[in-house]
Amino acid sequence: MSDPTRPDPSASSVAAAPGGAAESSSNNFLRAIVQEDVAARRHGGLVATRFPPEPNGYLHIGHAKSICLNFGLARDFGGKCNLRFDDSNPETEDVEYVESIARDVRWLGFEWSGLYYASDYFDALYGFALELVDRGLAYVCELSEDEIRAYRGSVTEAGRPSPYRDRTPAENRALLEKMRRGEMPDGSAVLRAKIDMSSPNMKMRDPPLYRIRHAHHYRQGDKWAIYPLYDFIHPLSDALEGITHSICTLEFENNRELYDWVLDHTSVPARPHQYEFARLNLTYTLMSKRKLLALVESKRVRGWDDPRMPTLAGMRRRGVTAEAIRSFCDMIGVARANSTVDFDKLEYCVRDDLNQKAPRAMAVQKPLRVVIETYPEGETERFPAPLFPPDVGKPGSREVPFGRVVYIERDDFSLDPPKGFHRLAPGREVRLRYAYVVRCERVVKDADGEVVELRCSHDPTSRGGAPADGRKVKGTIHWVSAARAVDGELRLYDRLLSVERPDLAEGDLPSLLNPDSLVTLTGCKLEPELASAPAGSAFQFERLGYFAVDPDSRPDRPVFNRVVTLRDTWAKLAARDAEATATPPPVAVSTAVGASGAAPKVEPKRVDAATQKKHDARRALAPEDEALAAELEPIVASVLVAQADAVARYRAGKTGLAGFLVGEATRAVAAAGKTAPAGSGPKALAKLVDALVRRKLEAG
RNA sequence: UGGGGGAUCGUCUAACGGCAGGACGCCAGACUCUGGAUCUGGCUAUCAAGGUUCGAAUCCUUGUCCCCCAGCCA
Repeated sequence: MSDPTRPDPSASSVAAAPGGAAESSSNNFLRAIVQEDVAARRHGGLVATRFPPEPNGYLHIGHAKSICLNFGLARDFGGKCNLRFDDSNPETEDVEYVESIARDVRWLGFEWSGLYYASDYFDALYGFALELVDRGLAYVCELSEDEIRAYRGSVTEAGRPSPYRDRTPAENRALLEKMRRGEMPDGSAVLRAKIDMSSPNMKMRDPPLYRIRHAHHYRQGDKWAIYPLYDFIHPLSDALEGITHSICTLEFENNRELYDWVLDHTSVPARPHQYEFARLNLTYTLMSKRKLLALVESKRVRGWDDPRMPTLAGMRRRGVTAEAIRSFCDMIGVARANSTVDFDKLEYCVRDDLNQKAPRAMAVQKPLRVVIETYPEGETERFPAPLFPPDVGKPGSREVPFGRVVYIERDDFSLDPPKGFHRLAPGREVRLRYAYVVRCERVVKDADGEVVELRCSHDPTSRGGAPADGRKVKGTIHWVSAARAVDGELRLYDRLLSVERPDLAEGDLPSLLNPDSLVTLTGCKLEPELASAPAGSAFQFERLGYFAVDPDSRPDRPVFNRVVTLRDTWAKLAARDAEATATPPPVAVSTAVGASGAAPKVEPKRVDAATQKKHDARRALAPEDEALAAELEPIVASVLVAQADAVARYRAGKTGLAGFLVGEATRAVAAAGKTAPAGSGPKALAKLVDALVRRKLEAG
């Protein structure tokens, strides 16, 4: 990988990285806009987008939506997409973030056409500022921050002009240069656009363009004492790069007027346009960089890449694949309405991808020792186990060692099995996956009454899993040979937050955190081959979930992160039963009789009587139309014959089809060259066709 | 009380003025040596009220609710 912090002049167009970011993107309003612009050859038929993160934090799943959108659009329309660091705030930005962002974008599967830094435009930007000043469109204002706020007015009251508003261009130029030379202290002045202090759009009330900050910039060093602000930088950076579609989130809607103003009043080489879409919100997930930073700094998580974090780095470490994130972004769509996506949707995408990719293995998270007394002491054998189930259809298998003593999952044994429990219990049989059917003969307890060991017998005829007599064994559980097991650490993650909608929740951040978001299990028993799996590789631990090797892992002490559990229908049923027994329903549930099979009652749309009468009158055929009706009749009839299928469905109750059939008939009539009778409006014909179609449908 | 946006199944999201569809979720069932995967069927959706129209989620009017804007952050 080349240095991600340096522009790569050789890259000229957006390409999907190996591994392919080539999902078919569903349609959305932005895609429609781009499509139309390309069709109309609006920017010479070209498309150029950009992903413009500020390097003041790590990228998260919300950014992934924007990345997929911007890079996806460019890819699909043969255009370009730049990665641009919007780094104009020297106080919060850092090269660490630049590097992580570049890494994450690549990891997600996208390659930028060009890599740029807004800070590289500072000279050009300053030139545009001078241009504005010279044209009398910007002035240096020496009001204090508080005064500026007061002068700005409020959403309901107009602002007042700054006393410095009418300085001459020459005066302003001298002052701006003085600011630039660092001869004025922080906060003593700002450069402001001269627009309209009484604009109903607060953003247009002489917005600041530059502020003085004697601060060290991570890339520009101490070259600058003044730093441009977002509303000035962004349109100009877009124009400088020849961006055609500048896509941002909804909260910038009000900034669009200013975006356009800047471009309309400077001599820019191109004319980009801004479009806004709704940012991603996810249930149980924080998406604010500020709050994520707080978690990192307060050490409530182990870093930006903590596997519980919604950051791309965290998700990657956890074992979530780039493909899963891309398909998630594709699935959630892009729109202009604020929304919050169910976390389940993300989990679905993760499982869906890992199901195809993660080889199966067996691991026991909470071991219970099982001695198979009927199995000869000292004997061992190996059972072949496929790496993937038949439905995945991938080749490969491994040999799983077996012996007289194995570990099974504590949860797979019950002294007092609930109804529907298909696992081990005293006197019951269960299949050890790929091995033998065993029966629990005795339970060994310690002094406290805790179950510490099971003594079982096995059915030697069931070698490989199927008893010779053909009897059905409902339960199959995973296990690991005690003699060959490798001890490992499993880190079980759950949602970071305990509230579904943290944006709506009250209480400070710490109180919203899920105390069980990380459960670390040690002494877990793993299939021996798992110990040597490289960091990052993912497995499905059968019946438990998908796990990925953490970078902390070492061959003598393997560490796995649980990416996501398997869907667990049994757990769901058990939880439901537990709830039912805990709180029996106070009232009998209304009987289901009559609910089954009964056609849903459809309430007709309420229309007042007069309107209905008017409609009926229109629908009735007037005597003078009968002649024309006779002409149209065969055309309508043939349409209904051609649409026999739709007619049948209409008669079966799908009355919405009437409109469709009228539409078809109207087209057929027009195609036959029939026109409205002389003296009546063009609508008369449609009205007539409608009446004919409905008459025929009802006559049916 | 200014301005800019938005409202479609529980949740996301589609639908030239012409069959309100898909996905997740949930429910029921089938299958299964993973209570996984897969398959089948199902699920009280167009914010409200008027209007225009043969026909409205879509156009018009009025209203309701939600989001954004008063950083020298982005």
